[in-house]
Amino acid sequence: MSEGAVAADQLRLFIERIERLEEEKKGIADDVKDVYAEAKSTGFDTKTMRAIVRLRKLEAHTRQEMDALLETYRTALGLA
Amino acid sequence: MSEGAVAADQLRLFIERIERLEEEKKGIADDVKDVYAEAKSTGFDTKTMRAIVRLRKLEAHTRQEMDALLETYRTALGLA
Amino acid sequence: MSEGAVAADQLRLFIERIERLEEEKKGIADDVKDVYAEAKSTGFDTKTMRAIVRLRKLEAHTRQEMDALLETYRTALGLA
Amino acid sequence: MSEGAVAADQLRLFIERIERLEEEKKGIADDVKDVYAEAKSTGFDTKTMRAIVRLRKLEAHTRQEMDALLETYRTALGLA
DNA sequence: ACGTTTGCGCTTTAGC
DNA sequence: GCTAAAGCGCAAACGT
Repeated sequence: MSEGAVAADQLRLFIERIERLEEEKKGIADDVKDVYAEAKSTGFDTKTMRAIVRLRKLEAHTRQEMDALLETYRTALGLA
Repeated sequence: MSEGAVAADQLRLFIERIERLEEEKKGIADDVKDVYAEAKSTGFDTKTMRAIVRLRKLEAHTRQEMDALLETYRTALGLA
Repeated sequence: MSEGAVAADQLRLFIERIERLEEEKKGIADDVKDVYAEAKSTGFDTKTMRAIVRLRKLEAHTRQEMDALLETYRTALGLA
Repeated sequence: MSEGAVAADQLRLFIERIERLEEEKKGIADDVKDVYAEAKSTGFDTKTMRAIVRLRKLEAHTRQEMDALLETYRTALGLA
């Protein structure tokens, strides 16, 4: 088998792995949709729920930044 | 326990399910990144790879859309 | 006139240009709506029409993407 | 010419009108992009600009609702 | 490392 | 009122 063919096979495998992962990702996204739908049918307002999720993600992000900042301080001060 | 508290518990559970799924989704997205990185380190051009993935996805969508249109025609023409 | 005031004026002009364009865009969108309505009143099925428009757009994109991929290949292979 | 052919021609004309309008719409959207780009190169922060445009649109909407409310009052009170 | 550009996800809106 | 599609904003990825 030529080197080009080997490379082509490798490429194909990489592409297939990516496409497989993208499908999984879409599956998860659909699951999220389903949960929102279930919550809605239970009487919850999805718009509000999405706002909550967004806010909590933001807070988590803020928390991470605070931790990173503290870590920077520790390093700068030689506190391990 | 009051009804309000029950609703709050339900809401919390829904939110937690969603956040768990979102994390999984992010994990998959990171895996995709890793595959691209691995392919790049093997000598492949990621820009080309992304173009291939994009084209294949587009082709799949076009195919699906054609099928959907044919189905619409069938319905519109009363052909089953 | 202060520099701040000048900047404020510039900003206002940019904002107004954008808002004017956004209005035009909305006008066009309304025109599209009108055409669909006219077609519907002539007896055409708008669902089918929208499917056709969507498919044609998708095909155009696929075509463009194929060209772009070929160009990427050329560049990657140093074929000018 | 058969009736079917006439209908097909009409349909084609409708589709073409729609596609023409969609192109115009895209052109306007590109113009908006250009204005933001120009503003950015002048030193303005586009994210802030977009926030301003969004806010003004919201305010315009609120204003319209207020006017509508006043009109409702006028009518209800027989004040022409 | 920064700035630009493109892709992706979310929000909102329109149609049924 | 609900579902689906289009438009918008953001963020990651590429090139400089």
